[in-house]
Amino acid sequence: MGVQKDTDGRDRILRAAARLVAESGGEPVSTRAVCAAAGVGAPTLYHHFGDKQGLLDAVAAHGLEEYLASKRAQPGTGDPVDDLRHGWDLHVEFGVSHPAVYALIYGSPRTPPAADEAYAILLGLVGAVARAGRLRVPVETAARMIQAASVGVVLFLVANGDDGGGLSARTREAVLAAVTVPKDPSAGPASPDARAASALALRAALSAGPPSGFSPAEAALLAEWLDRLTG
Amino acid sequence: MGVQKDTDGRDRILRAAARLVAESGGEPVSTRAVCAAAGVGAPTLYHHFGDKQGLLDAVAAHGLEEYLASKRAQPGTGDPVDDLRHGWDLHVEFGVSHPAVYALIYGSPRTPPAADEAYAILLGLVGAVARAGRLRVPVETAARMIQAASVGVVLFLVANGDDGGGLSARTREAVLAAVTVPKDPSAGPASPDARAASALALRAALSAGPPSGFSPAEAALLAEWLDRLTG
DNA sequence: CCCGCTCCTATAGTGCCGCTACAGCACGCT
DNA sequence: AGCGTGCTGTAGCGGCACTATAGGAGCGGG
Repeated sequence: MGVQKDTDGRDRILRAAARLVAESGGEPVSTRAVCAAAGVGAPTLYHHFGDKQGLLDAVAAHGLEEYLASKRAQPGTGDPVDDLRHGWDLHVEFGVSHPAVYALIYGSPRTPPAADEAYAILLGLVGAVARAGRLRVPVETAARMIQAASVGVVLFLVANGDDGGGLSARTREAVLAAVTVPKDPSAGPASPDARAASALALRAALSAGPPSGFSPAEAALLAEWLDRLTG
Repeated sequence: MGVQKDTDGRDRILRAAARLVAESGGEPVSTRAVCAAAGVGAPTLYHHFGDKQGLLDAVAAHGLEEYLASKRAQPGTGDPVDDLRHGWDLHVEFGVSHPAVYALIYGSPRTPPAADEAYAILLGLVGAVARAGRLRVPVETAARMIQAASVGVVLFLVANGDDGGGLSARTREAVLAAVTVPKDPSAGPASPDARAASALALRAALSAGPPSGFSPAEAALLAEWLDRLTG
C-alpha cells in the first residue's frame, strides 16, 4: 500500500514516543502504546533503543535539539550577561512549554545525556561572562547556581502553575546579581571586586585558549592561585 | 504467640515501606515487597492506604514529620532573616540526608500533602520577616522564590553529588539578598526601599492579626494599595 | 542463479507489577 | 446464642518491561 517507507523503523518509533510523551501529561508512557502507535512490534523498539530508558533519553534529546534548533541563530546581544539572561529565559520557556519532556530530563535523580548537553551550553555562556571580566565567582560555581535555580524555577512553575508574578525573572536577577559584577566600567581599580573579576577573566581566558606555554603542573598551580584570588 | 500487637497493621506497613524506600536508592518500591517485609497480605495494605500513592504520601509525611520533630525547638535567633536562613539549611539538610523520601515529595509534578505542609512552614518564616519590616517583595513572591531555588539546589546536589563549594549557601544568600533588606536600621526614612518595606510590614501584620475592623472589600482594596507601594 | 550472511522484524511468550473479588475470622452488641 | 462489622489471607486479573526463537529482505561471491 502507499505507506511511506522513508520514515521506517527508528524514526517512526521516536516520533510516536515523542507524541505520546507530550500528550501523556506526566504519567508514564508504556512501550506497548508506543509500539502500537508506531505500528511495530516490541522487538523492533528494543532493537533500536536497547530499553525503555534508552528510548526516553532519545525522546528527551530529540525534543531539546528541536527546540534549540528553532531558537538558535541568537543574535548575540554584545553583552555576555544579557546573553546569559537570554539563555535562562530560553531554558525556562522550554521547560514550561514542554513539561513532559522537561521532566524526562530533570525530573529524576539520574542525569541523562540531554542534561549534559544543556549544561555544556550553560558553561559556554558563563565562560563568556568570565572572559569579559564580569564574573565574581568561579565559572563552575556560577554555572551550578544558575542550573540549580533555573531547574527549581521550572519545576515550581510546572507543578504550581505560572503565577505571572515574575518568579523566573526575579530569581534570575537574584542569582545573576550574586555571580556577576555590574556593567559599570568606572569602578575603582583597587577594589577587591575588580581584582577578583580580573583574576576570573584571566582564569577563563587561560582555560579557553589552547597554547598557554605552561607545563601541566604550572598551569594547575596558576589556576589554583587565580581561584584563590576570587575568594 | 508473643508477637507484638501494639504495632499492628498500619504501623508495621508504614515502617516497612519507609525502610524499603530509604534503602531503594531512588528505584521504585513494589507493594509486594512492602507486604512481604511487613508480613501482611496485599489487601491489608490497600485497606489502610487506598493505593500505592497513598502509601507513599504517608511515607513522605512520616519522614518529614520525624525529621522536623527531631529538629524543632529551634531557639529562634531573634533575627527573623536568620531564622529563615536556618529554615533553608534545614530543608537542604533533610533533602540531602533523605534523598529517596525527598524525591517522593518534590520529584514529581504533583504536590503531595507533605509539600504543602513544608510550604506552610516557609510561609510562616517569611511572614515573620515581613512583620519585622525586612522584606522588599510580597510574602508570596519571596516564598515562591525561596521554595523554587532551594528545591533546585537539593535536586542538583542529589543528582550531581555535593561539591563542598557552598552551592547551597551561595544560592541562599543570593535569593535572600534579593528579597530582604539589610539589617541596618539607620537608613534614611524617605528612601523608597524603606517605604516599600514598611508597606510590606503593614501588609503582613494585617493579614496575620484576625480582627482588622475592615469589611472584606475594604481589606482587599487596602491590600491592593499596599502591594502597589512595594513595586 | 543460488547460496549464505547480516539486518531487521513478528509471534508468542516470561515474570513482575498494582490492584481486587471473595471468603474467613475475631470481636462486640443485643 | 445470634449476628453484624471490620480487618485479613488466598488466589487471581489485566497490564507492564522485556525476550527466546524464528522468519523474511537485501546483497556480495560462487
